[in-house]
Amino acid sequence: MRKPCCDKQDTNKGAWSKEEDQKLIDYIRKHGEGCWRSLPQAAGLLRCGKSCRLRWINYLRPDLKRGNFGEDEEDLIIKLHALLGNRWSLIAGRLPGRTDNEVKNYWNSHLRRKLINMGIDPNNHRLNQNLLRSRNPPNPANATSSGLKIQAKQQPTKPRVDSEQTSDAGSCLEDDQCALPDLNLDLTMSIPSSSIAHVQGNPKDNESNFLRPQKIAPSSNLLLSQ
DNA sequence: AAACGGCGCAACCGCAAATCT
DNA sequence: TAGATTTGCGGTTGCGCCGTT
Repeated sequence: MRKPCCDKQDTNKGAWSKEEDQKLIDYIRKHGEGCWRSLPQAAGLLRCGKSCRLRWINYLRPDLKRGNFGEDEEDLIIKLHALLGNRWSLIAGRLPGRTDNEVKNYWNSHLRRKLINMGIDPNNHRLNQNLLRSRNPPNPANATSSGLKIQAKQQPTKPRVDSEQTSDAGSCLEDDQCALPDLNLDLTMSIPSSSIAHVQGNPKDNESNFLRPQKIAPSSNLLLSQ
Protein backbone atom coordinates (compact mmCIF):
# COMPACT_ATOMS: atom_id res chain seq x y z
CA MET A 1 0.00 0.00 0.00
CA ARG A 2 1.00 3.58 -0.57
CA LYS A 3 1.86 5.65 2.39
CA PRO A 4 -0.84 8.11 3.35
CA CYS A 5 -0.59 11.67 2.11
CA CYS A 6 -1.19 13.02 5.58
CA ASP A 7 0.83 11.48 8.34
CA LYS A 8 -1.50 12.85 10.98
CA GLN A 9 -2.82 9.78 12.68
CA ASP A 10 -5.97 11.43 13.96
CA THR A 11 -7.40 12.27 10.54
CA ASN A 12 -10.41 10.44 9.21
CA LYS A 13 -10.26 8.58 5.93
CA GLY A 14 -12.71 7.02 3.59
CA ALA A 15 -16.31 7.96 3.08
CA TRP A 16 -17.56 11.25 4.46
CA SER A 17 -20.37 11.30 7.00
CA LYS A 18 -23.31 13.69 6.74
CA GLU A 19 -22.01 15.55 9.76
CA GLU A 20 -18.64 16.09 8.13
CA ASP A 21 -20.29 17.25 4.93
CA GLN A 22 -22.42 19.72 6.83
CA LYS A 23 -19.45 21.10 8.71
CA LEU A 24 -17.59 21.64 5.48
CA ILE A 25 -20.56 23.26 3.77
CA ASP A 26 -21.22 25.54 6.72
CA TYR A 27 -17.63 26.60 6.93
CA ILE A 28 -17.28 27.38 3.23
CA ARG A 29 -20.56 29.26 3.21
CA LYS A 30 -19.23 31.45 6.00
CA HIS A 31 -15.64 31.84 4.95
CA GLY A 32 -15.42 30.90 1.32
CA GLU A 33 -13.04 28.52 -0.37
CA GLY A 34 -9.33 28.65 -0.04
CA CYS A 35 -6.64 27.98 2.55
CA TRP A 36 -7.42 24.30 2.49
CA ARG A 37 -4.51 23.55 4.72
CA SER A 38 -5.98 25.29 7.73
CA LEU A 39 -9.62 24.68 6.83
CA PRO A 40 -10.06 21.29 8.52
CA GLN A 41 -9.00 22.56 11.91
CA ALA A 42 -10.98 25.76 11.55
CA ALA A 43 -14.06 23.83 10.47
CA GLY A 44 -13.66 21.22 13.16
CA LEU A 45 -12.96 18.41 10.76
CA LEU A 46 -10.57 15.54 11.29
CA ARG A 47 -9.56 15.50 7.64
CA CYS A 48 -6.61 16.70 5.69
CA GLY A 49 -7.02 19.79 3.56
CA LYS A 50 -6.70 17.88 0.35
CA SER A 51 -9.53 15.63 1.33
CA CYS A 52 -11.75 18.61 2.17
CA ARG A 53 -10.97 20.32 -1.12
CA LEU A 54 -11.76 17.19 -3.09
CA ARG A 55 -14.98 16.59 -1.23
CA TRP A 56 -16.14 20.14 -1.85
CA ILE A 57 -15.14 20.32 -5.49
CA ASN A 58 -16.36 16.90 -6.51
CA TYR A 59 -19.42 16.48 -4.38
CA LEU A 60 -20.62 19.33 -2.21
CA ARG A 61 -20.37 22.36 -4.49
CA PRO A 62 -23.92 23.59 -4.97
CA ASP A 63 -23.52 24.24 -8.68
CA LEU A 64 -22.78 20.64 -9.56
CA LYS A 65 -25.04 19.16 -12.18
CA ARG A 66 -24.78 15.46 -11.32
CA GLY A 67 -26.85 12.83 -13.08
CA ASN A 68 -26.30 11.27 -16.46
CA PHE A 69 -24.27 12.92 -19.17
CA GLY A 70 -26.25 14.15 -22.14
CA GLU A 71 -25.37 13.27 -25.69
CA ASP A 72 -24.10 16.77 -26.30
CA GLU A 73 -21.86 16.48 -23.28
CA GLU A 74 -20.52 13.17 -24.55
CA ASP A 75 -19.76 14.76 -27.90
CA LEU A 76 -17.96 17.57 -26.27
CA ILE A 77 -15.89 15.32 -24.05
CA ILE A 78 -14.82 13.20 -26.99
CA LYS A 79 -13.90 16.20 -29.07
CA LEU A 80 -12.05 17.88 -26.26
CA HIS A 81 -10.23 14.68 -25.42
CA ALA A 82 -9.14 14.44 -29.03
CA LEU A 83 -7.76 17.94 -28.72
CA LEU A 84 -6.39 18.01 -25.22
CA GLY A 85 -5.76 14.44 -24.19
CA ASN A 86 -6.20 13.57 -20.54
CA ARG A 87 -6.42 17.16 -19.36
CA TRP A 88 -9.55 16.48 -17.40
CA SER A 89 -9.71 19.78 -15.60
CA LEU A 90 -9.59 21.64 -18.89
CA ILE A 91 -12.24 19.40 -20.37
CA ALA A 92 -14.42 19.74 -17.31
CA GLY A 93 -14.02 23.49 -17.53
CA ARG A 94 -16.00 23.37 -20.75
CA LEU A 95 -18.81 21.39 -19.14
CA PRO A 96 -20.75 23.53 -16.69
CA GLY A 97 -21.52 21.72 -13.47
CA ARG A 98 -19.18 18.85 -14.19
CA THR A 99 -15.98 18.07 -12.33
CA ASP A 100 -12.73 16.75 -13.66
CA ASN A 101 -13.18 13.64 -11.57
CA GLU A 102 -16.64 13.05 -12.97
CA VAL A 103 -15.48 13.55 -16.54
CA LYS A 104 -12.51 11.29 -15.98
CA ASN A 105 -14.68 8.55 -14.47
CA TYR A 106 -17.20 8.85 -17.26
CA TRP A 107 -14.50 8.65 -19.86
CA ASN A 108 -12.92 5.60 -18.30
CA SER A 109 -16.16 3.74 -17.68
CA HIS A 110 -18.27 4.71 -20.71
CA LEU A 111 -16.66 6.69 -23.46
CA ARG A 112 -13.47 4.70 -23.75
CA ARG A 113 -15.45 1.55 -24.26
CA LYS A 114 -17.80 3.29 -26.62
CA LEU A 115 -14.95 4.41 -28.84
CA ILE A 116 -13.36 0.99 -28.74
CA ASN A 117 -16.64 -0.57 -29.83
CA MET A 118 -16.74 1.92 -32.68
CA GLY A 119 -13.28 0.79 -33.73
CA ILE A 120 -11.60 3.95 -32.57
CA ASP A 121 -8.50 3.94 -30.46
CA PRO A 122 -9.46 6.04 -27.44
CA ASN A 123 -5.84 7.02 -26.89
CA ASN A 124 -5.34 8.77 -30.16
CA HIS A 125 -8.84 8.91 -31.64
CA ARG A 126 -7.77 7.11 -34.75
CA LEU A 127 -9.48 4.20 -36.36
CA ASN A 128 -8.06 1.03 -34.95
CA GLN A 129 -5.67 -0.46 -37.51
CA ASN A 130 -6.38 -4.03 -36.41
CA LEU A 131 -10.05 -3.45 -36.95
CA LEU A 132 -9.38 -1.92 -40.31
CA ARG A 133 -7.51 -5.03 -41.35
CA SER A 134 -10.05 -7.47 -40.00
CA ARG A 135 -13.21 -5.92 -41.30
CA ASN A 136 -14.49 -3.43 -43.79
CA PRO A 137 -13.57 0.13 -43.09
CA PRO A 138 -16.17 1.41 -40.71
CA ASN A 139 -18.62 3.82 -42.14
CA PRO A 140 -17.64 7.18 -40.74
CA ALA A 141 -21.28 7.90 -40.23
CA ASN A 142 -21.48 4.92 -37.90
CA ALA A 143 -18.44 6.00 -36.04
CA THR A 144 -19.91 9.38 -35.44
CA SER A 145 -23.06 8.80 -33.53
CA SER A 146 -21.39 11.23 -31.25
CA GLY A 147 -20.62 13.63 -34.03
CA LEU A 148 -16.97 12.75 -34.09
CA LYS A 149 -15.73 13.03 -37.63
CA ILE A 150 -12.93 10.71 -38.61
CA GLN A 151 -11.15 11.39 -41.83
CA ALA A 152 -11.25 8.50 -44.22
CA LYS A 153 -7.61 8.87 -45.11
CA GLN A 154 -5.60 7.25 -42.34
CA GLN A 155 -1.88 7.33 -41.87
CA PRO A 156 -0.10 4.30 -40.56
CA THR A 157 -0.01 4.74 -36.83
CA LYS A 158 3.21 5.89 -35.37
CA PRO A 159 4.89 3.24 -33.26
CA ARG A 160 3.87 3.92 -29.71
CA VAL A 161 6.36 3.72 -26.94
CA ASP A 162 5.25 1.32 -24.24
CA SER A 163 6.03 3.74 -21.49
CA GLU A 164 3.64 6.20 -23.02
CA GLN A 165 0.93 5.94 -20.45
CA THR A 166 -1.09 9.01 -21.06
CA SER A 167 -3.20 9.78 -24.05
CA ASP A 168 -1.38 11.25 -26.96
CA ALA A 169 -4.60 12.59 -28.32
CA GLY A 170 -3.43 16.09 -27.66
CA SER A 171 -0.69 15.58 -30.17
CA CYS A 172 -3.37 15.35 -32.81
CA LEU A 173 -3.22 19.09 -33.06
CA GLU A 174 0.10 18.82 -34.78
CA ASP A 175 -1.00 15.88 -36.83
CA ASP A 176 -2.97 16.53 -39.97
CA GLN A 177 -4.23 12.99 -40.13
CA CYS A 178 -6.24 13.16 -37.00
CA ALA A 179 -7.29 16.74 -37.14
CA LEU A 180 -10.95 17.33 -36.56
CA PRO A 181 -11.94 19.76 -39.26
CA ASP A 182 -15.31 20.60 -37.84
CA LEU A 183 -13.92 21.24 -34.44
CA ASN A 184 -13.97 24.79 -33.33
CA LEU A 185 -13.80 25.17 -29.60
CA ASP A 186 -13.28 28.26 -27.57
CA LEU A 187 -10.75 27.24 -24.99
CA THR A 188 -10.32 30.55 -23.29
CA MET A 189 -10.53 30.29 -19.55
CA SER A 190 -13.43 31.94 -17.83
CA ILE A 191 -14.29 32.50 -14.22
CA PRO A 192 -17.03 30.10 -13.23
CA SER A 193 -20.01 32.20 -12.33
CA SER A 194 -20.91 29.74 -9.61
CA SER A 195 -17.73 30.54 -7.77
CA ILE A 196 -18.76 34.14 -7.62
CA ALA A 197 -22.28 33.30 -6.64
CA HIS A 198 -21.47 30.88 -3.90
CA VAL A 199 -18.26 32.03 -2.41
CA GLN A 200 -19.01 34.92 -0.20
CA GLY A 201 -15.99 34.79 1.97
CA ASN A 202 -12.99 37.00 2.35
CA PRO A 203 -12.70 38.98 -0.86
CA LYS A 204 -8.97 38.76 -0.62
CA ASP A 205 -9.20 35.01 -0.73
CA ASN A 206 -11.50 35.13 -3.69
CA GLU A 207 -9.21 37.48 -5.47
CA SER A 208 -6.26 35.25 -4.93
CA ASN A 209 -8.23 32.31 -6.23
CA PHE A 210 -9.52 34.04 -9.30
CA LEU A 211 -6.32 35.79 -10.20
CA ARG A 212 -4.25 32.69 -9.76
CA PRO A 213 -2.87 31.88 -13.17
CA GLN A 214 -4.45 28.78 -14.55
CA LYS A 215 -2.40 25.88 -15.70
CA ILE A 216 -3.12 25.85 -19.36
CA ALA A 217 -1.96 23.19 -21.72
CA PRO A 218 0.34 24.51 -24.40
CA SER A 219 -2.19 23.66 -27.05
CA SER A 220 -5.07 25.24 -25.28
CA ASN A 221 -4.06 28.79 -25.90
CA LEU A 222 -5.51 28.39 -29.33
CA LEU A 223 -8.46 30.64 -29.60
CA LEU A 224 -11.15 28.65 -31.24
CA SER A 225 -14.83 29.19 -31.13
CA GLN A 226 -17.58 26.65 -31.40
C1' DA B 1 -30.63 -17.44 -1.34
C1' DA B 2 -25.81 -17.28 -1.83
C1' DA B 3 -21.70 -16.57 -4.54
C1' DC B 4 -19.46 -14.26 -8.03
C1' DG B 5 -18.05 -10.76 -11.24
C1' DG B 6 -18.44 -6.34 -13.51
C1' DC B 7 -19.28 -1.60 -13.18
C1' DG B 8 -19.52 3.09 -11.40
C1' DC B 9 -18.26 6.37 -8.24
C1' DA B 10 -15.92 8.54 -4.44
C1' DA B 11 -11.71 9.11 -2.44
C1' DC B 12 -6.76 8.65 -1.99
C1' DC B 13 -1.93 9.18 -3.55
C1' DG B 14 2.15 11.11 -5.74
C1' DC B 15 3.89 14.63 -8.31
C1' DA B 16 4.54 19.11 -10.31
C1' DA B 17 3.47 23.87 -10.44
C1' DA B 18 2.59 27.93 -7.96
C1' DT B 19 3.20 30.69 -4.08
C1' DC B 20 5.25 32.18 0.11
C1' DT B 21 9.08 33.32 3.24
C1' DT C 1 17.31 33.24 -5.12
C1' DA C 2 16.56 29.04 -2.70
C1' DG C 3 14.03 26.27 0.12
C1' DA C 4 9.56 25.34 2.22
C1' DT C 5 4.79 25.14 1.88
C1' DT C 6 0.39 24.93 -0.41
C1' DT C 7 -2.55 23.90 -4.17
C1' DG C 8 -4.21 21.50 -8.19
C1' DC C 9 -4.10 17.70 -11.39
C1' DG C 10 -4.14 13.08 -13.23
C1' DG C 11 -3.71 8.21 -12.16
C1' DT C 12 -5.20 4.64 -9.32
C1' DT C 13 -7.61 2.11 -5.77
C1' DG C 14 -11.35 0.37 -2.95
C1' DC C 15 -15.97 -0.32 -1.93
C1' DG C 16 -20.83 -0.78 -2.67
C1' DC C 17 -24.44 -1.83 -5.88
C1' DC C 18 -26.52 -4.72 -9.20
C1' DG C 19 -27.11 -8.30 -12.51
C1' DT C 20 -26.04 -13.07 -13.51
C1' DT C 21 -25.22 -17.81 -12.42
